[in-house]
Amino acid sequence: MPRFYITTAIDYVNGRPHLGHAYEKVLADAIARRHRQKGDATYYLTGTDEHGQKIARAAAAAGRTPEAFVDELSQTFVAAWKLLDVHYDQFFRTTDRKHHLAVQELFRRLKDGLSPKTGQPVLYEEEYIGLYCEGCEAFKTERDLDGKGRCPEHKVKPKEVKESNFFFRLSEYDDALLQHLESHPDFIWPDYRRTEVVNVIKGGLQDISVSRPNLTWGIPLPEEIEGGEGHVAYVWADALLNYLSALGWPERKYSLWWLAKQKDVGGPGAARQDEFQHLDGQGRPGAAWAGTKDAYYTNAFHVIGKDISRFHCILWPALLLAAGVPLPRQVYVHGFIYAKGERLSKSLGNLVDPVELTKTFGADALRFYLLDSFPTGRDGEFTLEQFVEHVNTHLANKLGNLASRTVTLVQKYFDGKTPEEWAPDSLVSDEAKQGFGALLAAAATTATESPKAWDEIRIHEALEHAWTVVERANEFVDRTKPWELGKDPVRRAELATVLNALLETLRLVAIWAWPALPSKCEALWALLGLQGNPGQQRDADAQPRFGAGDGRALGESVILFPRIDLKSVAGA
RNA sequence: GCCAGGGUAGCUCAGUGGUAGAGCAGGGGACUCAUAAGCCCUUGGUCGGGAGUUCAACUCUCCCCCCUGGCACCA
Repeated sequence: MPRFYITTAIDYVNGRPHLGHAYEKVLADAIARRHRQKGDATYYLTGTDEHGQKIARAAAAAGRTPEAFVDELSQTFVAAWKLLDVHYDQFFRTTDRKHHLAVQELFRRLKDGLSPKTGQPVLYEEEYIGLYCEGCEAFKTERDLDGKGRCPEHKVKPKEVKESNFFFRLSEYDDALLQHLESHPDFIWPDYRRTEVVNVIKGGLQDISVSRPNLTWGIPLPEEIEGGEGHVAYVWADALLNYLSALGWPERKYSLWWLAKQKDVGGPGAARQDEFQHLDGQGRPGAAWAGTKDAYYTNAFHVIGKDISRFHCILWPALLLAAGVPLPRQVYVHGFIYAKGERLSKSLGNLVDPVELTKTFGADALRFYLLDSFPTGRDGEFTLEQFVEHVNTHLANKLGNLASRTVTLVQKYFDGKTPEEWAPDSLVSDEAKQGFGALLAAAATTATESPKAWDEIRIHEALEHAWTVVERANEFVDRTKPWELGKDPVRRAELATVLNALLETLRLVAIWAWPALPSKCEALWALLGLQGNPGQQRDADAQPRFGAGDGRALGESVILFPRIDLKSVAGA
C-alpha cells in the first residue's frame, strides 16, 4: 500500500493562529485527505515550535512561566485546526521529551561528523563578536542597519556582544546540495523557488551558529559536547528536527514513515525510479538495509511557506546529510495570503482571524475559499467581499442550490425515493438531449481530470472541473424543466431519467470535492441517502454510474450552504 | 545591483504563431423545481511601450517602463 508522509511547518507560538497559518494547514489537510481517499496509508504531522528567546520574553511579559505560556498558546492552534476540520495524525510540540532526546542525538552526530570537503569537524566552537539586536534575536551586519546604525525594524542600536557559539560547517555542503538538486529536479516546488535556492547556494554558504549561550528556554546541548554547558540549541536546529523526532527518530521506527519501500511509494515524484537508494540500519544511504534486500525511498513531503524555504532547502538537508539521514522527497513552498496588499502582520493590524471566520461562515466555506479562489500554492489576496462572493456563487448558488432543487423534485414526484427508471431515449427535445450529452461529457472529463489535478496538487483546477459539472447539471435542469414533466404522467420515465442524472452528478461531486470540503460533502452524501462516506470512495467509485436509481430514500432536505448576507455580518 | 515572476475587459485571472477568452460585476429577457438562487442573450479590451523576425505575434527576439518576490534567521 502506498505510504504518504506529509508535514507542515510548526508554528511559532508567540501569537494566535492567523489566516496564513490556517492556509498552510488546510492545504496540507486537503492533500492528505486526497491520499487517504485514494487508499494510501497517510500520516499528517503538524505542531508548534515552542522554544526561543522571543517566547521566553513574551511569557515573561505575560507574567507566566514559558511552560504555562506555550501550553496555553499551543492549545489555540489545536483548537483552530479542529474547528477547520484539519485531520492530522499527530500534533507535535517541540517541548516534547522525545524531541529533546532527538535534538541531543543530532548534536552528538554533528560532533562526530567530518565535513565533506576538508574533513574537519562538522561542529566547532568559535568566539563570535557581533552586533546583536534583542528585538530581532539576531546578529546584524553593518549592512543590515539604517543610516544611524540602528536596527531598521526596532529602531534601537544593537549591542556589541561577544559570545562563544557552536557552528555548523554549512559552508562545505554547497556541492552536495547542488548535486542533490541536480539529480532531484523536483526536490523543491515550484521551479522558481528551486532556482532561487540554487542561486543562493552558488553564491556561497556561510557556517551557521547552531547554539545559543545564556538562554535557558531551549534544549541543552548534550553533555558529550565539550564546552557546551549553558548552551541551548538554536531554534532552527531545534525546530526542523520535529519532522524526525515526531516519528521516533533516532529509533529505527522513524523509517516507517520517513522512508518507504519502492512498491509503497506514494505522493508526488513517486514515478521517479532513480531516487531509490539502499540504506543501512541507521537509515544511512550507501549500504544495504540490514537484513533485507529492499530498496528504500525517501518519503517525506514538507509543506512550508516561502519565508522559510532557505531553512528547509539548505540548512535542513545539510543537517540531514551530516547526521546520515536520508533527505526528504520534496519541499513544497507555498505562497502567502495578503490582506489589503500587505502581508499578514500583527504590526500592520491586518490579521485575519481564521477562527472568527470559521465560526461565522463555517469551516468548509473558508476551506473552499482558500483552496479554490487562487491557484494552489500561489500568493492570494484576501478580502471579505471576495470571500463572500466566491462562497455564495460556488457553494450556495451553484452546488447548494442544485442539491436543494434536486432533492425537492425527488420528494415531490417520487416520494423522496430515487426513481428506479433510466430511459435516456425518452428525452425528446433537442435541448434536453444536448443538455444530457453535455452533462455526461463533462462528468466523464472530470472523472479523468479531477484525480489527475488532485494528484498534481492543482487543487483549484480539480475543483474547477467538478464545478463545471455542477454548472452543466443546473443547465440540464432548466433545459428539461422537470417541474413540467411532473405535471404530465405520460412523461414519467423522462422525469425519472432527469432526476437520476442529477442525483448521480451530486454523488460524483461529493467524492471529487471531499478533500476540500469534507464535512459538507459528507452531509451531501447523507442527503443523497448513500451509505458510507465520500472520503472512503476510491477513484473507481468516482467514475460516472449514470443509471436507474435503487429506490433508496433521500435524507431530510437541508440547506447545505446558506447564502451569506454581507450586511448581516456588518462589523466583520 | 543581481536572480526570478508578472503587466490581457470595471475586478480576479486563463490563454506560448493563425480572425482576442472565462468568472464576477453591469445591461436585457424568458421561466419558477430551488437558497430572490438557476437558465438564455448582451455591453465592454489599440493584450504595459517601442523596434524586429514572420505570409501571420497577446504568443518568438531585442530594448525600455512599471509592479511583485528572493538575495540566510516572521506561516
